[in-house]
Amino acid sequence: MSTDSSTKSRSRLQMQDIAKLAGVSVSTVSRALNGSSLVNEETRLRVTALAKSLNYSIDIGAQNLRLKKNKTIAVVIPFDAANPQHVSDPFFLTMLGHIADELIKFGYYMLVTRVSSDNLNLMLEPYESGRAEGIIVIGQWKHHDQLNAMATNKPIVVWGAKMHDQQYVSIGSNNIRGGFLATEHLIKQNCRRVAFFGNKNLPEVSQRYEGYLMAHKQYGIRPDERLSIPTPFSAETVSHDIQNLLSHSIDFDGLFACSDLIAMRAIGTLQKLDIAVPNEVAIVGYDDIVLASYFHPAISTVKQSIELGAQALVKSLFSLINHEIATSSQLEVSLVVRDSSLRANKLVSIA
Amino acid sequence: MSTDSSTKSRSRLQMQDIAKLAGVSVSTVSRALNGSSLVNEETRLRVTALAKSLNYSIDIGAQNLRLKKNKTIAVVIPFDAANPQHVSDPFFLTMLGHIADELIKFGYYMLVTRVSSDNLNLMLEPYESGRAEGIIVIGQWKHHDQLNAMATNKPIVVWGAKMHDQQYVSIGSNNIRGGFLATEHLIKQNCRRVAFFGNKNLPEVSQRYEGYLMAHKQYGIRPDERLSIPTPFSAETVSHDIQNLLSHSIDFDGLFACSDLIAMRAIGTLQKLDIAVPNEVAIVGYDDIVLASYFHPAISTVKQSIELGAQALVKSLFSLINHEIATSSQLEVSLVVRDSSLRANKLVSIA
DNA sequence: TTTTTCATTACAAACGATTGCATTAAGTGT
DNA sequence: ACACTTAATGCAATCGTTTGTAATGAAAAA
Repeated sequence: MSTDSSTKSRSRLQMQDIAKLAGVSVSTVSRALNGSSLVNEETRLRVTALAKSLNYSIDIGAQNLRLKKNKTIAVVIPFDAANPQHVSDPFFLTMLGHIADELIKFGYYMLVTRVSSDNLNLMLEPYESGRAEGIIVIGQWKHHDQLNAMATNKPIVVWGAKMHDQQYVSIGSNNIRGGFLATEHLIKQNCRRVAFFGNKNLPEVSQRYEGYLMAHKQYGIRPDERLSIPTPFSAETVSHDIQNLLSHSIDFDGLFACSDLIAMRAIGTLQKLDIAVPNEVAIVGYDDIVLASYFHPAISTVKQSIELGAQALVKSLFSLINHEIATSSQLEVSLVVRDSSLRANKLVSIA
Repeated sequence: MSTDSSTKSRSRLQMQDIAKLAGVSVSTVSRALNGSSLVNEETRLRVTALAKSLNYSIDIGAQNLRLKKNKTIAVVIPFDAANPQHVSDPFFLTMLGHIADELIKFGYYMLVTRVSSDNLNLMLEPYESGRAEGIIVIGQWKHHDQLNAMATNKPIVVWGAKMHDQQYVSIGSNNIRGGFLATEHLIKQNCRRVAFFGNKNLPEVSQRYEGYLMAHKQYGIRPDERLSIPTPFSAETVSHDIQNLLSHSIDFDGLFACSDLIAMRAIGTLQKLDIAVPNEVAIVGYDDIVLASYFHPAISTVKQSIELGAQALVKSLFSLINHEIATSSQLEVSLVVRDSSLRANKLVSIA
């Protein structure tokens, strides 16, 4: 019944309301809140105090629209359309956590999406629609070509292997060296038949295999191709894979697993079969996830610093966003030797 | 030099451009793109085709402003200010993944933040600023009172224990029953001195302890309070805690760990000390994270379905957003018996 | 006293979409 | 031929900010 037009109840407080109450215009409120020098100190104080007391909070959407910014980065985790399982890989999840930490450090928000690999360009949506300023892709999987096609000229960085014909910026670890270190270590532990568990269709794994071959070459050992098994990172097939090797009498005394998950499963399977780890089979994993050291025996593994990886991803992405050049990079890896590979009858020197 | 005003290069294509090219007004473009019946079929087709061919993508920010929606949910993970470590708990991380999956199913985006526990009300920011429609808090920790103060009348749901004086909506598992099941199982495995590893300051842990006591009572066993150790979920202190018990000759033949992480560490520590698991000490964990079954011995644990938890969180939150009533709920738990608690000299019946 | 200067403030036009309402032109009935 | 629907489109206001520019008034300079 009131003639006052202010009766219409709006959901949230806005500048207009603050302005009315403070007896100034919205522009003054805006300037006061942003600490502009154009507004009198005394009014500024009055307005900010009022805003605070009313628990006013600016509408980010409107602000973003006006400012053409949005302070958010989208992180996308592609999943396999054929086999749409949940993200459970501890490595990726940990990476996600570190990226979140890093972005927050810069006052950015992290938006998480998952896209099916058969519709990968959906991953651009948050960027195209202006919801995010840039995109981090965790895991290039087999999508190198699609990424190449999409990422040109867009603020996208991907975690994965560096490929030769790459158009996009990637951050990854030095997979070749990782594969080399792990294999060399096993050879030095007197292993002569080192099994390789990892799906070589994935660029990262393929590079680790390259390192595996290099180590063999360097120590004059001829690798048996039948020892290379396409086990997925997620490791479901490990038990089957091992039993398969055994039933075909393809024996092995070392095992280089391309993820700690694979290593864990392998240790479990071998122990169940009463095969001693490390003495009968020495094992090295990859990633150095937190749980690797909890395991019994503690898992020797190739450590890639997830934290540094996250930092590098974020840093490169910000460069791209600011139209600076950003180059792909490979983080150094190191071998963490624990119990799963330390054998009694170790070979001191072979070379 | 052109007199045409369209020369000014805008960053992105917008409706105006489509409109100009299609020779219609922006309103028509808008309606065409939204499939309004107010626009002629033929024009609609022409406009949508044009938009598609130009790879036009609507500006979500502007749309959200106008529509007062934003289709995003913020997930916040509080961290302890005193000890600001990275989120590494596999349980939380997995929960995060499942929540993402669930939100995506509804066409929502997930925004991830972390807030310091000493400034917990910062977690409201994404909601207050209109960036998110609602908030999911993973882990109530010791913040029950603060949550009570903040969450009233706001679309917030938290993962955690249900408390008696609770003003907010929470989803959690039935911790009392979980604690009971684990302890009962150990007692039935002939354990008489069951250690409890978990920080009872946390509501969830305190409830599990309640179940622990109930089981003791039911089977007429008097628990030794010295066996209750305030080990954090993250388990760093486990090794020290166990050695501490041993050095004080407080012996134990069972161990109920409030997280699988604790259980893993405990198994590792005991094995290093040549104490047999499960025969000398039987162990039950909590959570049933993926790696629990990978461990050797495989870990017996109280399973709380992370997936169902995520679904319940999302469902309740949507109810709140739609101003429907949402009630707190407790998910049922079940005991998953694996090797870490199955003893040779098991007691068949005690009651 | 009159003009300049300067510090504050308010006005109004963006930002890029949506939507109620007015407008137009064609079709219908008489 | 006329008034009357009706289908299709355009106009303009709106969402909640920011910011260039105009307006105001008091102090300083003339």
